[in-house]
Parts: sequence; C-alpha cells; structure tokens
Amino acid sequence: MLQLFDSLSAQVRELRLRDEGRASIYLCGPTVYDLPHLGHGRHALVWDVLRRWLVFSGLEVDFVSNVTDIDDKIIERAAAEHVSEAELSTREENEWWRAMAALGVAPPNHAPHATAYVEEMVAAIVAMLDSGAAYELSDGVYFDTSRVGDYGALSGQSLDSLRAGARVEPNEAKRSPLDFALWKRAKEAEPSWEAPFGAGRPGWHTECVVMSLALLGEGFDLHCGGLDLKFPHHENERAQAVVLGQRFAQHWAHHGWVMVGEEKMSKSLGNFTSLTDLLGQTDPRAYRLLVLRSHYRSPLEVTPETVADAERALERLDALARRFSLPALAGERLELASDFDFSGEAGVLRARVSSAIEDDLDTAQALAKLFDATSQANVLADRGNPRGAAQLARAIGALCAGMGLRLHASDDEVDETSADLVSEREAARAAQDYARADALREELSRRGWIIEDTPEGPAMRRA
RNA sequence: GGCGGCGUGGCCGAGUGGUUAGGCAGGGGCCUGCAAAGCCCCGUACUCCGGUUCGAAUCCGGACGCCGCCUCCA
Repeated sequence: MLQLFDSLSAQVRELRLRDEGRASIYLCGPTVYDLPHLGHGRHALVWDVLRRWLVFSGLEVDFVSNVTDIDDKIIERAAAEHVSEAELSTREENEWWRAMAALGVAPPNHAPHATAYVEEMVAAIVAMLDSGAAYELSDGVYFDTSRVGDYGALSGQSLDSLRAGARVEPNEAKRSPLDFALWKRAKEAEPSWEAPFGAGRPGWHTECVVMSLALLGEGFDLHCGGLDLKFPHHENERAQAVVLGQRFAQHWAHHGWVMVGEEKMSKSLGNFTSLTDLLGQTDPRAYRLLVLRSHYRSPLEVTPETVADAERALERLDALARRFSLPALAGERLELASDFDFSGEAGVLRARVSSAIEDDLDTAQALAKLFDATSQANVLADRGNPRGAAQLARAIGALCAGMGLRLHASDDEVDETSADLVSEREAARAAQDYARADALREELSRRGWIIEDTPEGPAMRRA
C-alpha cells in the first residue's frame, strides 16, 4: 500500500483506508474568481496522479473536490466587473473545468459548491455556538481557537507561538488574532443567506469541513491540498471538526509550489502564468510530465525552458508509441492495471514503477524506470526481439496511462495532397533521384509534416 | 521573532552511508542515399567548514546563501 508523507504526524506513513478496497479523498478546490494559473495546474495534476494510480491499482476511489463559489474575492471582483457574483463564479468555474479537461485531469466524483451547503454550515455554526466554541461579534460569528488544545498541530506550532507571530488584525474585537470567521454578516447588497445569528455568508474554513464530512463521512482517509492551505485553512478545518466532535481526515498531504525564479507563483504576487495561456501553446501532456518528474513536495520551476525540455522528453515516449504502434489509451474512464498483460519483463517494470510511486509518490523515480524501459524496448527491437520489445512497450504505455499520461502513436490523418507527395517521393527515392526526394520532403515539411523512413516504409507525423 | 523547507554535473530534477537516477542540451561513433527515429561511447556533480565512520554528496554540528508559512493564496 501507498506510503505517503502525513503533515500531521510529520512523517511518511502508510495511507490506511477506512474501508477496505476503497479510498476517500478530499481535495480543496478553487475559489472561482479568476483564471487558474500554473500553480493550480500542478495542484490538480499531483492529486490526479495519486487518484489515478489508486484506481489503476484496483481501488475504488471517492474523490471529492469543492468549488468555492461565494467569498470576499468573488464579491469584490463581481462588483468591479459590474456582474453578479453568480455570473462571475459560473464563468470562472467553467474556465476551470475547461483547463482541467485540457490537462487530462479526471473530474472529481463530487464537486460540491459552497452555496449548496449553506444550510449544513449554518447547523454546524449553531452547534459551535451552543458548545461555546464560537462567539458573536457585530460583524459575524467567530471561532474561539483557545478551545482547541492542540490548535497548531498541523503546522507544528503551539498556540502561543502562533499568537506571537500573528500580525495586527483589523478586527480588534476578536478574542485572539487567530480566531477566524465562521460567518460574515452581510453588508448592503451582498449575497446572503438567512441564519439564526443574522443574514450573511459562510466563512471559507467552514465550507470544507462541512462538505468533506457530508460527502465522505467521519474519519475519511485523506485530505490534501497546497502547502499554503496547511495554515490556516486546514488547521481551522481540523479545529472545527475537533469541537464538533467529529473524526476528521486520518491523513494530510500537501504539495509544493510552482516557482518563478526564486519566488512562489501566486495571485497576490502577480507573477503568474495562466493555465489557459500555457495550454494554448504547449501540449498539456508536457506539463503533466514536468510535474511527474519532480517530487510533489518539492518546489517546481516552470519556465519556457523547462516546459520545452519536458516537451522533448515527451517526444521520446511518443516515438516509442509510434515505433510500436501503441493503441491510444483514450477514453474518460480511469485506466486499470487489470486490463493489461503484465507478465515477464512487463511485470518487473510494473513492480519497479509501483514501488517508486508507493514510496511517497516518487513519480520522478517511476518515470526514470519508464525511460530506462524505453531504452530497453528499443534495444530489444534493434536486436531482433520484436515480440519482447512490443510487450515491454505496451507496458510502458499502460503504466504511463496509469499516471494519466497518454502516449500518442501517430494517428494523424494524412491529407490527399500530402499522401501524393509521399508517393512521389518514394518513386524518386526508388529512382535514386535524391535531389527530388529531398525537395519533396522539404515540401511536406512546409505543409507541417515530419517524414521518417522506416523499414516498413515512410511514416508521417505532424510537426 | 516562531515554525518549516531548500542549496546536486551546461539546464531541469530524483535519490542514497560504499554499486548508473532519469530527461534535455552537448561531443564522438553506428545505422541511413541524406535525414529522422533508434543504438553505443563520453562529462564524472552534490554550497562551505569541521566531526562521526574503513568509507559521506548521503549522518551530526556550525557557517553562508535562498525560499515559504505565521494575512487571502494550489
């Protein structure tokens, strides 16, 4: 079973499943007020890979990822654009799913919206008020962090040291600067929901704890998200679960940043590249490859150079797919190992890749094994073992698909004119008119085709 | 100030107490009409200073540099 770093115990340990054969995972999703950037892309890809691998390995996976569709940022942005909050969040959410689809990220089994769970959140807040873990101020309801003895456990800090580091809060009425809003009373013209403690909207931290428990139940297996969510967001979710008396996530996992030079990419720093921009000019699989070949907890540098590097690396795998005419493992369903033949060398490879991934999601190591196997398959084919080579190549394709990376054999439709040019070139070559043959290859190149002469004849692919 | 992380060959980027990471780029060769793809060979890295050890880039201590969280953030 998978060994995974757990942020709460601060060690790599086995991901234990509450229900045998079934994993329950919650991933904090986007607040939809702006375009997703490369950091969100990494976030989605890292956990998509984990999820796919579990499915590939034969587990049922309940994967829940929320959409925050009401929040201060949404209200601000909507006002600035003179559109309704709903209009803005719908638009941006569509953009999000478009980007996810382009990246090949499988949709969650559930994508709960904050606005659809307000009733449940109100009930939770009432319970916290009743138990004295929450208190009311003029502008809303706040959580009393002093009520949770081990507040800070997730971030490895004590209440005192957190308090010492807290910056001055605008709301001086809070009992502690660490206390956070469970409910914000509505100001003029803001979207709001009725509640016993006054009309308003839920705080962000309440949404995730309520929705994860509602959909996955108590003691679900894994809660994951970006490192920046560890504190305060996840800490606060956990604190609420504690005072609500509900068993919460049994394992916490956080992934690292996308870096721009020496800085974290973030919306606040304004140094971000939108996913839409990247996907417009790059094969999305190259970004997945880039993410896969670094460790999920390490910072990852994304520059035009590293992206181009990944594109060329991907080309090596695609070349393998072409050489062995690997079937396109397409389709919306997640791939299953049981659909493939992993006997012999293929099984050895599968074991290597599995043990790498199960070692705290060491996809870089897994990929290294796949590249080794790529050489191996090519060598086998070069040395007269086409069957062994093809079997290994199929395993490589399947294992890549298990991580969500689909290799492309060339299945480009060759248009009639180009096909004629290819025939002409073959004729020229047969007549040893190489000047003519090269001119035709040049012509095909201008038409966007790369032509390779193989023992089986000319092979065409899009440049 | 508190907490956490990082520093690897031209670039990206894993990992590890002694045995090849991997990719990309580069050089040489084979194959090819020439290419492409593929194969073979080549660089011999781990911030610095101490220490532990038969042996450390890997463990310990220190120094320097950098990053992040402590406020919204994947």
